[in-house]
Parts: sequence; structure tokens; C-alpha cells
Amino acid sequence: MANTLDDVVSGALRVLDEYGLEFCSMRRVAGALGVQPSALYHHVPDKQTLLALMADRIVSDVEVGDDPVKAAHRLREALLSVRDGADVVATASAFRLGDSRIENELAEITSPDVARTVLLYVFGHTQATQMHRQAAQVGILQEDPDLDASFARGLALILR
Amino acid sequence: MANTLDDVVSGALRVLDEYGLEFCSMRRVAGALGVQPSALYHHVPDKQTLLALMADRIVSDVEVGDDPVKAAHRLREALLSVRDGADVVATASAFRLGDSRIENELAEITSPDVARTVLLYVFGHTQATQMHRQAAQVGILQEDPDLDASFARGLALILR
DNA sequence: ACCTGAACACCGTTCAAGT
DNA sequence: ACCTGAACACCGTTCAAGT
Repeated sequence: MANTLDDVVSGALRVLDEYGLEFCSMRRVAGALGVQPSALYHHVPDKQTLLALMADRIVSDVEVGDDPVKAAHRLREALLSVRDGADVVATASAFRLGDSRIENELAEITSPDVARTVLLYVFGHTQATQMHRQAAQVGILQEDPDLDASFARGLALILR
Repeated sequence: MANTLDDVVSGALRVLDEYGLEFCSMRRVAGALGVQPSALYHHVPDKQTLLALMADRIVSDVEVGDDPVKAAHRLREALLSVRDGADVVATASAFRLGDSRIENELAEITSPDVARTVLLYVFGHTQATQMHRQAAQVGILQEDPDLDASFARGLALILR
């Protein structure tokens, strides 16, 4: 049953969420879609492009609105909703510094400098949170129970 | 000529700087040292550990001192001094949130919340800067000439 | 202690060919 | 348009064996 590009992105996101970025290989995504690895290259020129499309999808439902604090929390929630989501989105976003929908919408309700600072802070804190929690789950360190509150306090520092 | 762990880390950093994180494989590091890939596992249990040691070395010369603005700039310089340095250090640091020398020293001259926020901001901004500049060098986008100033303004926002 | 050689189970990507 | 099958040049890691 012929796959579309959207099917490929959805399949890739399922693999990401189940196995993590490290094991989200083209071959595994193909396997999840019941297709040969080479078939993916009909939909996408390379893995990097697929990761960028996955990143777009992860943040596609984030509404910025008119409150930067709420916007930052919504972005964070979206990143946390899929395994290694912050990693995927942060990497993809670096290539379009100043050219992403969320940065631009955030800039309109604050300023360009605040928008970029908030965005990079959200990425950094959420990436660290996700890796830290995964490490804690595997038992290689004690989980810091203060990460959610720590995020809010850092954000308040920037937006004060 | 028998290698030490320090030789391995140095070799790995040379490979990183020359080829970037994507191509900094255990096999390439071994090649740079004139040794078989399996020989590396005498010095290091796995690649992740080697990357953590590389991260430590990248920031080892950063002195925090008593001025958080200068400390942030020194950290940024250290990250920028080797290709994909921000990526390597940010990833390794996520595993020791609240337990790194620089975060602790920064916390002493400011506060724990400020220290973490500054640290994550430096990582995020520098990671984005490095990726952006590499993309510009390959010609897939126009370089933003304002990144250094943008860093300083965001930092001022946090430390105001 | 430090390393080799060979193997295992994987990668991303290309390309001719099929329907 | 969408996919298969086979191939190419790679990975990280293990392990017995050498010096």
C-alpha cells in the first residue's frame, strides 16, 4: 500500500518515540513502514531532511499566542512529548536561526533578542532535561526532581 | 609506541576538529593514532565515555573568575575553538546537570538558577552559531553577521 | 599493559530494475 | 509514482590471541 511523505514522517516519529534518536535509522523507519530502506529515498533526499520534517511536525501544533511565558511552556511540552524531541528540534532549528515560525511569532510579542534567547533557553533546558531523565531511568544517576520548576525560574529570569 | 588515555583523547579531538562530530568515528580516531579500532577499547569502555572526556578537555582551561559575563564569553570561546565543540560539550553536560565544575563556580558568583540559565543559554546559542556557520560555509544559507553581538545581548538579558 | 586480527550486527546511500 | 534487490563503503563493539 503506497506510502506518502506524511506516512514516512509519521513512521519515523513512531520509531523515534519508541527507540530514541540513536536507533532511529533509515533502515528501522523503513522496517516500521514495511518497506525496503531504499524506498525512503523516493520520498526524501537524505536522513537530515527527514529529521527536519520530523522537527517541523513536533512543533507544528505549538501556538505562540500573546503570552511569551505560556508560549515557552507550550513549546517545552511539545518537545517533551516525544523521546529526544528537544534534540531533534534544536538541531534542525540551528539551520534556520531567525527564520523559524516560532522565533518570528515570539519576536512579535517581545523583541528579536528576547525571542532568540527564550528559544535557545527552551531548547537547552529541555534537551538537558530529556537526557537527564533518560539517564535517571537507566539508573546511571539520581533524578533531579526540580527540573520543571528550574525551567520556570530560568524563564522568569529572561522575561523579567 | 604505546598510547595513553590522554593520547587517545588528543587524537580524538584532532579528528573532531578536522572532520566534525559526524565523522569522528572510533575507527577514524584509531586510524589517526596508527592503531586498530579495537585498541581504543583498552583505554575507554565505549564511544560515549570518550566523548565525555573530550568535552572535559574542551572546557578544562575555562576560568570562571568573579565576572559572570566574562565567564560566559570565555566558555563560548572554548566551545568555538574546536569544530562542533558546543555540540560535544552540551551533550556531555546534560548528564551532569548541576554537577559540573563550571555550573558550580558560576553558581557561587551568581545563584544556582542564574548559573544554570546562563550555562544552557551559552550551550544553545553557541551550538546554533556553530551549525549555522558551518551551513553558511557550505553555502546552503547566508551567514548571519550578528551572531556574536546577538550572544552578548541575550546574555545581558539574563544577567540584567 | 597495550595491541592485532577477525568477526558480528549494524549503518546511509545509490542505482538498475520492476509494477 | 512507488518500490525491490543488490551492492558499496562504512559503523561500534567483542574477543581470543599476541608481545
